[in-house]
Amino acid sequence: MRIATWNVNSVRARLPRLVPWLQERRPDVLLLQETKCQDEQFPREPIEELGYNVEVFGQKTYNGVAILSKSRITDVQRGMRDEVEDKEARVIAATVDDMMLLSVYVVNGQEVGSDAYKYKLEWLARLRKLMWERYIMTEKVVVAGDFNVTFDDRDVHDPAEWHEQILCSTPEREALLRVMDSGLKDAFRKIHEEGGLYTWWDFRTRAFQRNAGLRIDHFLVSPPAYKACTVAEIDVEARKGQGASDHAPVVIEVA
DNA sequence: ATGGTGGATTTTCCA
Repeated sequence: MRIATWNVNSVRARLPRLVPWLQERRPDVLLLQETKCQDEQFPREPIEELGYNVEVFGQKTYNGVAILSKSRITDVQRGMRDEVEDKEARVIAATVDDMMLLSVYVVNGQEVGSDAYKYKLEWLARLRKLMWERYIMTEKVVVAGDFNVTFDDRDVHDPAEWHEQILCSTPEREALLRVMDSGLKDAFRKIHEEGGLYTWWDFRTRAFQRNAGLRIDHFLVSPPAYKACTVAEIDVEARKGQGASDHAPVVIEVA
């Protein structure tokens, strides 16, 4: 099964890039983040016409996640559904075939030490708890999306520039590793040991032209899915040209 | 230290 994740930075704005990408790449599943629209505004029809089932969890203006799948989507869960009130649409979970899937859009955090940063660390702790309480790691579990955290300096184009900055700070990296202590592993790193492979390039500094990127979009997968993972790639082509998102899609193949 | 670009909604917030 081919599974992709893509922070599209508005599904409505990205539709002219998303539809041809789906036609060309034909993943079995696509997990979307930053759809940036309410559920009734989601452009379901052009995606359903390509043969995809669509499950969405959105809100006005910000955030928003979705699952597209050629196979039937069951057991859809929207939000963390824990004891904390959550006004933001950042996680949708479902089952497709023998796989438990989550599309997550982790809090950005703005700046180390800010209120948003504290919220980010708390949000990651809640995601960790969710993985321990609701998932069985002897099953195939795939948690993918925009984690807004690099694992280590291989994921950073200029480690000195980004040292202890947002997306790269030690507390964020430790919180990401704690999300995985139920047994999840970084599927991309199974296939690619080398650094210099990025999934996000800042619009503001025209970072893509300089390949000044970070790897912050990840596939965290349970041991059976990790073992079955044979391919992992970043579709840098999709980041090129007019009307691209600031993130590239990441695709894995799980036997 | 600042601002650069892009999207949604609205002259500002978020990334």
